[in-house]
Amino acid sequence: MFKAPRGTKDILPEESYKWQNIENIGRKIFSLYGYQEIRTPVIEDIELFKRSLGAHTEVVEKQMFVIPRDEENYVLRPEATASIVRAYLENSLENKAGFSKFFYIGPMFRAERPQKGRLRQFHHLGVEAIGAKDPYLDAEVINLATKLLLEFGIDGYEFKLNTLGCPEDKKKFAEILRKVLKNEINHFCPDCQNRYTRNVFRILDCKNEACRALIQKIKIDYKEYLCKDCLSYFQDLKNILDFSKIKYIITPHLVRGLDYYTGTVFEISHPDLGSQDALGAGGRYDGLIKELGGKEIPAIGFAFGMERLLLVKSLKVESLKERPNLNTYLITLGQKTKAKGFILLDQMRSAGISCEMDYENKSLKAQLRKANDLGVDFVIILGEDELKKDTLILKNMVS
RNA sequence: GUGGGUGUAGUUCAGCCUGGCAGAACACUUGACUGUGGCUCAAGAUGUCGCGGGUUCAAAUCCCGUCACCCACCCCA
Repeated sequence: MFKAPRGTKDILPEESYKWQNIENIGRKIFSLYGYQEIRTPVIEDIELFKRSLGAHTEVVEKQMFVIPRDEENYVLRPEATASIVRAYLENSLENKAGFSKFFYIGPMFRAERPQKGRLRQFHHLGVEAIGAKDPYLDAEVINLATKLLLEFGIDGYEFKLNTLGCPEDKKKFAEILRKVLKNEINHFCPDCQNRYTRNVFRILDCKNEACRALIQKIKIDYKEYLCKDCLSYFQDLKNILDFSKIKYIITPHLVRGLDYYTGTVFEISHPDLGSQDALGAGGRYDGLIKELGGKEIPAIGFAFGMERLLLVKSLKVESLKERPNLNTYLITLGQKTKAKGFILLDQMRSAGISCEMDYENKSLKAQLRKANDLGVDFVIILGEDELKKDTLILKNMVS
């Protein structure tokens, strides 16, 4: 027997109904906030992700699905932001549309070892706002993320907020971190010792208890690495969030694993998720458009993991039980009645009445049981007697 | 890439420790005055015990290998 490839899942009708509802809620809210849908290809040039995510990130080095073809290397997209920036530039949207707000829903691919909340094909639902840098825009994006959670019925999450500063600040921060950690690094776990040279920010994020304790001791003073503009920008954002009564937790140790993030970053985590506890995350990427060959254009975005939303117990989107039931089940008994029933079935449907009939030649009793399982309101019985008298029986299943 | 756990009916699982006829519940089929559902009762069908090898008179059970899934590390949404 064939099996779905490792880390992929079939979404069967019962669950599919839930997915549609999540997507519908998303579309409704995105539209309220003025975001328009963008659909980009699932395959992209491998270089796009090397340039945007960073050639030395885990995602690019180890998790890409590479498709060699026609002497070129395509990859299944591991995320959407790079594709959307590519589309923005390729279609000259900075000239045609200027500041643009996009939303997207679709599958992403990373060749990881599957576990709870982590698949090789997973689905993102997210937004990108390209062409403006204003703390109010950051606040809108954050507000949009929390609005979605509210609409999904998800509570009990944590909203973590931090700033990485502008690209120059990031560099400075990395230097400071290395300096502070230099004499201590031998006390950290082997992973962290690796991170020291590779991605020093991640040491702040280590789950190892010993490392955490050491990190707690390190006092990180924003003023040491953030420039004045970044500091006041972040302060403005916090003021706006406070004023709008949006709750957040300042998390100085929150760093992102992808190279393109700058400035405002955030992550939404939830205890229902297990080890992979990020429900969604995002932030500014003010240097990415230029990195991909455009002008210096600022941008911000975030994405939720659909599979992770579905892991939250408080999620209250309708499931199959609340689906609109089939209205009528048509029972026929014997081949002659079936012919007439088939015409009747079409007439019912043309009149907008959902209706089904039996194709398994079951007994009357079995057909009624089927009708009951389907939860129909009415059953039409068309048997030999009815056929002779040119009549039929309409049975109200509820009363 | 590294570690731990689990693979038995359509589904959820028991049985494994201590080897001896393959089990339960739910679901399914049929029947209970011939053509009337739900509730109840009765009867019935359903298996490569993940796969391969070994030990044994005898293996779902013990041993070795292998594959798959789940969880965790790493990394990320």
